[in-house]
Parts: sequence; structure tokens; C-alpha cells
Amino acid sequence: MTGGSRKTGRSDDERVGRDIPEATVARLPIYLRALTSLAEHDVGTASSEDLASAAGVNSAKLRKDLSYLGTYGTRGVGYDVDYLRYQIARQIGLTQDWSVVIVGIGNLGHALANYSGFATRGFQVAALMDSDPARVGEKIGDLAITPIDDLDRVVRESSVSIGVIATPAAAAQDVCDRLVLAGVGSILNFAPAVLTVPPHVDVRKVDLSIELQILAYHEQRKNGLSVLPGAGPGVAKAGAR
Amino acid sequence: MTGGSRKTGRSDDERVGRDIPEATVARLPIYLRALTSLAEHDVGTASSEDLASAAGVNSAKLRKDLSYLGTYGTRGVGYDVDYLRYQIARQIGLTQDWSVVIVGIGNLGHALANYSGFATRGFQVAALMDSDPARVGEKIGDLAITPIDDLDRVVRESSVSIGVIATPAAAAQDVCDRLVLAGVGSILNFAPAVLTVPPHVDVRKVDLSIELQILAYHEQRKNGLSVLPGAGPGVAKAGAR
DNA sequence: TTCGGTTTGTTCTCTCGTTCACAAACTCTT
DNA sequence: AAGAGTTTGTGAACGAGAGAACAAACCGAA
Repeated sequence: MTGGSRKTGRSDDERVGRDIPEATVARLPIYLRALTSLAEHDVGTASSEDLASAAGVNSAKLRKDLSYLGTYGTRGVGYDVDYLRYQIARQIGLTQDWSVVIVGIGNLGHALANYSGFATRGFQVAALMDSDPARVGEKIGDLAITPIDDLDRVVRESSVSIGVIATPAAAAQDVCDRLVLAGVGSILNFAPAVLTVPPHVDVRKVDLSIELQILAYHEQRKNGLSVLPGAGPGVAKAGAR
Repeated sequence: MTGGSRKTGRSDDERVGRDIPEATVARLPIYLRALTSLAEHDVGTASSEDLASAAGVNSAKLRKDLSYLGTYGTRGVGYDVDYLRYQIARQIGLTQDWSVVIVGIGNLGHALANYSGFATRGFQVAALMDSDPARVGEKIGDLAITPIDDLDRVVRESSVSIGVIATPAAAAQDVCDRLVLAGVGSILNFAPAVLTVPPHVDVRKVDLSIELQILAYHEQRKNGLSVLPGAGPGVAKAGAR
């Protein structure tokens, strides 16, 4: 019962707009990078094994991931690097350009503004914004910092669909609300705060301190497994205050 | 079969060193932050519902997560904020200090060096390192940039167990190898590269460009679902070169 | 003490993700 | 043309995580 039936009546080889599992979506950019690297080394064809080791996953997972996009490989041969690269880019949406605003130009915002990985992958920074009047006007690269009140105008004029929040935690929710109100549909949050958004808005968060704490947990496990069941501060369990 | 038997012969209320699911470990720092915030607002006791909404998860998940640590709540009452906070901190390993080295002091490394979220959570930056001789000696805060050849000494003298890689992609694997060789057990990688490490070393990666690409995928889905099944570059499927 | 109200800890079920294993499909050699 | 060797695509088994639901445990009032 393995081969025979095509199972669904789809046209096969082109499952347009099919829902790709979230875990797979998160790996596609990694595959894309691996393919780009191979292409730069003049590799024309790669097997799932080659690709998988370049991407740091196992080959079965890679094949299954790719199978959600369509059947772009050739049995007995492998994948054409350029062709597959284009197909993944198209699925992710990198064949078009995306406009991004960065809000909060502190240390991190500064670094993000200078980050070259944006432009090279089709993400164009439309504006750098900050609420601090002292910073407004300062130039970073060829962009000047603008006041955050310009948000509506910028989003409208540059068709911004992605907002990056690099403010302190206290300001994050307010900035988030303004982004949503201005019509931004996706938000990348670097502030250590939980954001509340309407259901149609996507939020992803990047938190350095959380990553370090996760590492610390595992590190603690490695060095002597004794977490010593100490009691801690005053009260035990719940109680009055 | 709910109440009676204790299921395991453990002492209960103190499941020391039990294996906590990875997904739970990743959320503990969020709970910790929520608890800290509550404590600052002089909240002494909080229910799972309160905590869950502060952390942005649902209450059932939160209770299940906490149950892996032990039974620190009181039925009919909730959790004592300070007590629970201490217990989570202890489990993650934040009751001790951790030494960190940051390698690669470009835009991002600079921002990381100035990031205050490290020190406030028990992570102490022991050294800033860079391979560029022109940068060595430059001071950031009260730390001077040192050459990367000092790695072994620094790791030994300051008991560094966590390394942060903020170099360009091309240098990342080399730096990683040197960190591992020097005895660093956990690595936080900001470089857009896949790192290969021995099994006893933990690696977590943070990749801005990948996060943006994931957002772009979802954004594309929202604006008109047509991905137009275009063919792409030259060849179709696999083929010669 | 007993009863009603509240909240935790845990079991059960369901969904999602990973891995294995293998037939189908392709190339190359003889 | 046929057979040997590769490599993909996917069915099926397995495992981990999410969410609903509920009994057990606690508090406070009468």
C-alpha cells in the first residue's frame, strides 16, 4: 500500500499555497543559506545528504521538509542547486522586497541598522525611529533617525509590513500598539517583554537573556547534578505577606 | 488512580535534578521575569491564571510546567511570588554567577557588551575578544578588547563556561572550535552559520535574518494567497550543468 | 465541625514533529 | 535492453508538547 494511489487529487509537483508546517518554515531559511553557499562554490547538484549536513539536520527531515513545497528533486541524482534555491526563496516570499522599520535606536537598534544581512536578503529598512528628541536627526549609514510620530506616514508611503522593536521593555507594548495601528502585520521583538497583539498580527521574539538562561540551565546539569534543594527566602509555600 | 499512590518512590515536593522538558526550560525564564515584575509591584501571591496572563501563556500549561519543578503552590490560594521566584532561579542555575566571553566586537558585539540584561541576571562578561589587532585595546564600558589568543588564559582564570559568538559567518566555526578547545561548554551563536560541536557542548543560535524570513513567509500568506507557481531560473528539476 | 468556594496538580486526549524504512524513479554500465 | 547502484518521496511508527477537564487540597465562614 505504499506506491499506487496519489492520495489527493492535487496536480502534484506544484502544491501551491499548501500549508507548510511551522517547524518546516523555520528551517527553510537555513536550507536557503546552505544552497547559496553551495552555489558560491560552484556546486550544481546536491543530494539530500549533502544539503542536510550543510544545514545541520538529518537527511530524512530535509527530504520531508522539501516535499511540502513540491517534488523538486530527481531520484538517483539529487537537487539542482539553483532551481531549488529559487523555489524555496519564492515560497518564503523573498522574490519580492519587504520594507522594515526599526523602532528604538539604542545599542541594539544601532547594530540592527548597520546589519548588512537585511539588504542582502530583500529586506529594506525604510526608517529608523526613536522617541528621544535628542537622537532624532542623527544619521546612521544613509538613513536619519525620525521621530516616532512619523510612523503612520512612513508605513503608508513605504508599504511597511514588518516592524522591529528594539526599545527598552517599558516602551515595547506602546510601540507595538502604534505599529499595529499603523497597519504593520508582523513584528520582531527584541525587548524583554510579553507583547499583546490582535490575532491577525504575527510576533516573533528574540531575547538574549532568555537564551543565556537556557544555556545556564544545561550547564548546571553538566557540572555536578546537585541543585541542592535549598529552601530559599522566608516563607515556605504560599502564605500571607 | 489519582490520589493515593505517590507513583514514584521519590520524596515528592522536591524532585531534585529531574529532567525538565526542553519546552518547559525555555519558558522558565519568562515566568521568572513575570514573577520579578509582580514582586516589584508588591504582589505577594499570584494564581496560575495571574502568572499565565503575565507570561502570555495559558494557565494549564503554566501549572504543568511548574509541576516539573516540584509542588510549590497552595491549592485554593496560588503561588507565593518570592518563594516561587527563588525556586525557579535555583532550577535554572541563577543562584550562582556565570562568566561569559564575547568574541567578535563588531556592531552586534558592541551592543552585547553594553547590554545591561547580562549583569542583572547573574551573567558576568569576563572578556571581550576580537581578532582584529586594530580593535584590541579599545575600551567598552570598563572592559578592554583583548586579542583572541588570550582565550585559554581567560577561560581558565575566570572559569568561563559560556561563549558568545558575534563574528562574521566565515570566522564562526573557527572561533567555535577554539572556545570548545578552551573548555567552554555552552555557546550562543549570533553568526549566520551552522556550527559543528562535540556532543557534550550545547549551542543555541540567534539569527535575525531567519526570524525576518519567517515573518515574511506569514506576511506573504496574509496578502493574497497567490504564490504564483513560476518556474524560476534556467533548468527544471535536476540536470547537467 | 461542616460546607461552599477557590485553585492547584495531574490524567487523558489530541495534535504536531521526528525518525525509520522502503518502494518508486532515475542514471550508468555492460 | 537489462541489471546494478543511487537517491528521492512518503507511509507508518514513535515521541513530545498543548489543552481540556477534574479530583484533591486548601481557606474562610457559619
